[in-house]
Formats: sequence, C-alpha cells, structure tokens
Amino acid sequence: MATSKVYIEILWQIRRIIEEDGLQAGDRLPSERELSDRLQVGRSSVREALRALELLGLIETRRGEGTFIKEFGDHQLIHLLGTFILQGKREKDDLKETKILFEKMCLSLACMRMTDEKWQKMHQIVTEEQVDYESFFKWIVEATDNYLLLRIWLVLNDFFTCVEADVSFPSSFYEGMLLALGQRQSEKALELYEQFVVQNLSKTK
Amino acid sequence: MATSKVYIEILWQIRRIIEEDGLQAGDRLPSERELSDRLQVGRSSVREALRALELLGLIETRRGEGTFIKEFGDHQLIHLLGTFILQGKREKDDLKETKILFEKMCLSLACMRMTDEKWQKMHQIVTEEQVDYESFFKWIVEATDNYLLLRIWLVLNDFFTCVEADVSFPSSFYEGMLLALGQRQSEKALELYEQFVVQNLSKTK
DNA sequence: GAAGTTAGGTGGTCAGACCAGTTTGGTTGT
DNA sequence: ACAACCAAACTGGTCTGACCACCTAACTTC
Repeated sequence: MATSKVYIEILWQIRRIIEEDGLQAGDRLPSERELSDRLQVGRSSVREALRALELLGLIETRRGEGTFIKEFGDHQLIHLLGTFILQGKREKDDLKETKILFEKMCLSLACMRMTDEKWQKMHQIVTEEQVDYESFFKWIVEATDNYLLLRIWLVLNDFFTCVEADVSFPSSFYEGMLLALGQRQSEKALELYEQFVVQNLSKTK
Repeated sequence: MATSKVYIEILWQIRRIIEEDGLQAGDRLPSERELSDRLQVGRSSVREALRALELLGLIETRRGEGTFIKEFGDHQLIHLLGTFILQGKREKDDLKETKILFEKMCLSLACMRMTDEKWQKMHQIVTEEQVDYESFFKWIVEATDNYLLLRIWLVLNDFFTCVEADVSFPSSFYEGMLLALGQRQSEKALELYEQFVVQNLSKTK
C-alpha cells in the first residue's frame, strides 16, 4: 500500500463505514474511542482524520454528543482558504473576472430554464422584501437547477466578500433583471448585468 | 472568543506565522514541537491542525525533515471529496453540465486572449506529441491567463474522471480547434466543441 | 408522577513515551 | 589531508493514558 499515513487510511475506512452502514447526513458516526477500537489505531490518529473532515465541512462534532455527518457545506474552509490563497492583486483580479464570467454563464442558463413558478417566487421576493445583490443572484443561480453551479457560486461569492465591500444596486436593476428573466431574454439580462454589475466592479478597482 | 476549538485557533496562528516570517511555498514551517511550545498548546492539537492543512493540500510533511508550505494543489482532497459528494445520478449530471458550460466559457475567453506565442506553443504540442483531450484543454484554460479558472477547471476535471472514462477525439478535432483559436473565431471553436465534445458526452449517458 | 441527582458516554486537550526517518558533525582509518 | 563511517540530535508518526467539560439517560427522591 502506497498510502503510508494512518490518518489517510482512516479516512477511507470511515468512508467505508458510512457506506456499509448506510449512514446519511445528520446521522451519528461511531465514537472516537469505538473507531479507535474497531480500526485498531490510536485515538489521536482517529482524531486527526476527523479534524480534517471537520475542516472540510463534511462532519460536525458536538462535545458530549458525538460526531455527525453534515450536509456538504463550506464552514471554516472558505475563510481560511481565502487568506491562504488570495494574497496578491493578481489573485483578486482573477477572482473578480471569474465571478463575472461565472455569473453571466448562470444568468444565461437561468434564463433558459425559467419557469412561471420560479419567476413568481422571485417576483415576490423582489417586491415584498428589501433585496440585496447577494440573495438576488443566489435565486438566479438556484433557478439553473444545477446544485453544483450553486455550490461553486457560493464559494466564489464567499471568497469575493473577503476582498470586496458589499455592493448595492437601485431597484431598477432588480426589476429590469426580473423582467428580462421573465421574458427569457438572455441578451437583455446580460446587457443589464454588464451595465450595472461589471461597471460597478471595474470602477472600484 | 467564539472559536472554542484549539486546533482552529492554531490554524490562524500558523497563518499569522507564515505572514510575519514571510514564508513562501517551499519554505519550512516551525517543527511540531516548536509550534507546540510557542503557542502553548499540546503537540496533538498542533498535529490536528497540520493534518487538516495537509489534506487541504496547503502543506506537505516529510518525516525526518519537517513540514513545508506547498503550492496550492489538490492532492488527496479531490478524490476523497468526490466519493463523499458524487453519489447519485443527479450530482453526476450536474457535474457534466457544469463542466461543459465552464469549458465553453474558457474557450471563448482563451480565443479572445490568444497570442502568437501561445498559439505557437500549442501548435507545437499538437503536431509533435500525441495529445489527449485533458492536456489539450488544459492548454486552452491556461491561455485565459486566469489562474483561478485553471484551478476550478482542474477540480472539475478531476471530479469528472471519477465518474467518466477517458475520452479521445480524432486529430481533426484538435487541428480544427487550433485553427479556430489561431483565427480568434470563438463561434467556430464553440461549434467544434459542441459537435465533438458535447455530442460525445451526451451519448455516453 | 415530577423534580432533582448521578453515572456513564462523548468530544477536547495535554503530556509523555517510543518508533522511524533525515541531517549533521565528529571520529576514525587510511 | 581526505574519505568513509557512525552516533547524536533533530524531524514527523503513532500510541497510551490521563483529565476536563459537556450531554444524556437512568435512577433516586420527594
């Protein structure tokens, strides 16, 4: 076996246990002491594996209760990775560009997949509440019906808030965008995006 | 302090040490025992933090030598995350769609930013060596001059290889794509992409 | 039956021990 | 003087046992 480190091996064993026992998000894993027993390794090695999984956001530990499988989420990870990676101007510019490209992509797709129900829901949100850009665009990405796109966007957005202050737009932006989405006019939506979002971001450089 | 766990605190301290001492990729971190001393915590807690960083691919440990800062890379992370996340058909379909959208996006951008030097290099690769899709498209993404795009694509691609067998295309695909890129004709490049890649992927569902 | 208490289980942390590698510098032999 | 060798002093890798803080459930008491 090439993998020499015990904690890596434990990770795969835990993965196996989850599969064999049919554990799902929210379920409890065996306790650290039991894993240490079952796998014939020290408890500290088990903990090293669990800590890594925790930082990845794959599990959650509650003192006195146990270790639980989590719905895949970000957790501490994003913020930490952000400070490790986003150090120079180059990285920040790359992030800005990537976010813009990615959002345009999602916007087009959301336009194509817009349905009346989704639109009603968004319409309700925009008119009733005081919307901000972040939650508004989250709705758009969700409208793509692609959970992975949403996950990536959430990460990009989280990173982005590490380096840039919050932005806000006039209600005309949200209304116009909503209209374009409702009429499935992706060109119009992209135009609005360019006009408001891209303009706004390039001036704050 | 809201952050109760010691190992999380250690993560931030390590981050601080890297910054204050001006450490860069390839440099050695203080030893586990020294960190344990300096931060006034147990060595096992230090190790829990280091193991997590290692799994994230941010550091590399070599027995007998020490702990070193790594160029941000994937490592064990992708494969492990893959088995945790990519379980159902839904997730796999999302991944496929995301990869296609993302590659189209990169293709357009690479077309816009193509230079003679880049093109010469790619031309050389395609004609001299036996290229595969993976390394060919990596060149394209690199041609965007956006390191973050490359990072995301590498992750998507790694995940993708977890669920799908390798693909190969006739040399006419690579040559045509190269031509389109050289002439900065993004429409033509996208058309080729649709014709070969998308077609190929949808039939293997 | 309800309230309070206790015992056992859980994660959180630490200290110490030992093993297994690498590096370094001194010793030895030529 | 030079080379080869070897031992000491690092490094990470792992295990054990101990203690704490916290939660839960079962038991006791009223």
